[in-house]
Amino acid sequence: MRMSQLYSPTLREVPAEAEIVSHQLMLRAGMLRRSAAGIYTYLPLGLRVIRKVEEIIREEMNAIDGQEVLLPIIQPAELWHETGRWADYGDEMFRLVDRNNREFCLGPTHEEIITALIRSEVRSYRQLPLRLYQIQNRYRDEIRPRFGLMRGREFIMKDMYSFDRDEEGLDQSYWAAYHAYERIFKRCGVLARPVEADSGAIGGDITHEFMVLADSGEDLVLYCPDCDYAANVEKAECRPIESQAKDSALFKPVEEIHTPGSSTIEQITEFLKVKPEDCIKTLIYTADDKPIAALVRGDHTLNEIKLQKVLGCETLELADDETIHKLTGAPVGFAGPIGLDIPLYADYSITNMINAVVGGNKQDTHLVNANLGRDFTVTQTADLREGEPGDPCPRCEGHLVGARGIEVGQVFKLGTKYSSALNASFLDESGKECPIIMGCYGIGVGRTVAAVIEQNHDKDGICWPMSIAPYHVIIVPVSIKDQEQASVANAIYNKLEDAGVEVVLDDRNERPGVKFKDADLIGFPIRVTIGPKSLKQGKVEITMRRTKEQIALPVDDVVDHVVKLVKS
RNA sequence: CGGGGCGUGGCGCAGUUUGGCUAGCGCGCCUGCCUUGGGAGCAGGAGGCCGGAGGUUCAAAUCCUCUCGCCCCGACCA
Repeated sequence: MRMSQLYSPTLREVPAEAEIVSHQLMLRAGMLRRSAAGIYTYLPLGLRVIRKVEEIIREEMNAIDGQEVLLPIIQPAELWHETGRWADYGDEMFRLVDRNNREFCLGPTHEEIITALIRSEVRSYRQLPLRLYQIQNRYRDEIRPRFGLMRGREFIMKDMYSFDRDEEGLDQSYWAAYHAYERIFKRCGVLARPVEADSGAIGGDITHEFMVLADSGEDLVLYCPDCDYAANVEKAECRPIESQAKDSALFKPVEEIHTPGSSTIEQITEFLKVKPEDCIKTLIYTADDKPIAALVRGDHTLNEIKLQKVLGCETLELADDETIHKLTGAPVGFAGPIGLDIPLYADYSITNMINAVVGGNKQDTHLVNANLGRDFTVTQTADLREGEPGDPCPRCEGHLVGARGIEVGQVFKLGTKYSSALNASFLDESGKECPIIMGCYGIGVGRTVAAVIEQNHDKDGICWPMSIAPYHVIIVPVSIKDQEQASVANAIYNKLEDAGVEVVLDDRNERPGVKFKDADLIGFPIRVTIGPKSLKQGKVEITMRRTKEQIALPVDDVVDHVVKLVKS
């Protein structure tokens, strides 16, 4: 490809719309343009990278016996009604009607459609296991699209679905996908760490997310430097605290304190000159329409996912002001466990607290010296708080470290959630009808590209890994008007093309600085510079984008050397 | 959806508070000359109904009303 012909409009300045570096660089390098919020056009360079990532994914999916299919973007409402997700998905689903008023959606995911396909075709255990995957556009009307390809409303995703006859089969499928993912991200040149996660709305029990550690990541990951434990904060376990025999001699009498206007932990610690870890936060929730209270230490954050699991409820939300007032007799901010007549769920960390500060269930009132056992009891003690950096590792003696992560992939064991709802079953050897056991495995293709850039860039632009670079090499003649430079450049260009190297010749009549800047910005891993300085000695220069390492080689040796670099 | 902010040539911005504009600047773009090892220089030029619709006024980018779009902060997810 000749640079003069390549449609890759580079920008000198950073467009105002872009916040994070991957987004900025994709716009500046002429890979991407926005069409609407969260909806993008891929320009030639951007598309080439996307296609390369897809190809790596394809190879690894095929290697674990995945078979590629292409499921429809437009999906009929009926299927979604069968699983109940037509209602559950809410505003996040793009919905449309056809001329006959039939309802459809733009697929946000494809569990329904693939299970429907399978149920009519798979009847016997002989047809299992089966692993099908696709690489397809996905549509989610995100509340807040942002960060370019990181969180779009239209995005490309690879998803694989596995169908097995039993748990062992699912286990094999799951770990096959898990290990394939490790290979995929490694080949893409990005460090992705598998972490334990919550399965959220998709359902199922075991799940791992693949996180690319980057400051721009939207998730918080906790991991242990001493063992291989790593988890999303939403999942990270906190160790139970052994209940110690407390010396009741230390218990001081409960005392009521007037705390006007101090309704937050911050205000109370300020007002009473106590530490947050000496306070107990009492949070009133409505769980399946019934009120409950959750107690966590003042310096901790409640993890609603954990609470919901402990309660086993369908819905969980903070109670509204009116409900709180009715239950506690006080406005929001003064709830406490003493005398509160609803089920109380306490985090482990509450167990050994002595002489704690709690809300007084009365306006502008707190109680000090509250003690579990003496002054109040709880319905259940459990792991309810959000883990944080510095916590003891739940698996070893180490301590957790926090980092931000970009979720580029996730693997789920779905079990029979969809196969039961959609009646996808098979007959086993004994003729018994059994639901198919499913798993699903997603990779955000565009997000992976963005993550690669987040991890591979410098002040001048992108430093593509060879495996997914839009082109391997750019040839830059310092002056294309110089006959000798032009003919050497052309000769090398033709030979590299013949050798199967993906190469761009910068044939523009620009000053060298412009060409170097563009080459760095776009991020070609290898630059071949043809200029008068070296050419006098019959040499040209090869510069590695990432390391800036430069060598001069005789013109005749260049092609072989570059081919070697590309293949390595 | 709540909170904050922004819409002015392709990109980045000024001008809006205090109406007076024939709308300006840098980059990019076009022509020519010149230059060619890290975003050159000179000269000439093209390109904008100031997001849209109403209104106020002798006069609106500027004031008022209504809309649409976009960005950022929170709750969702690959």
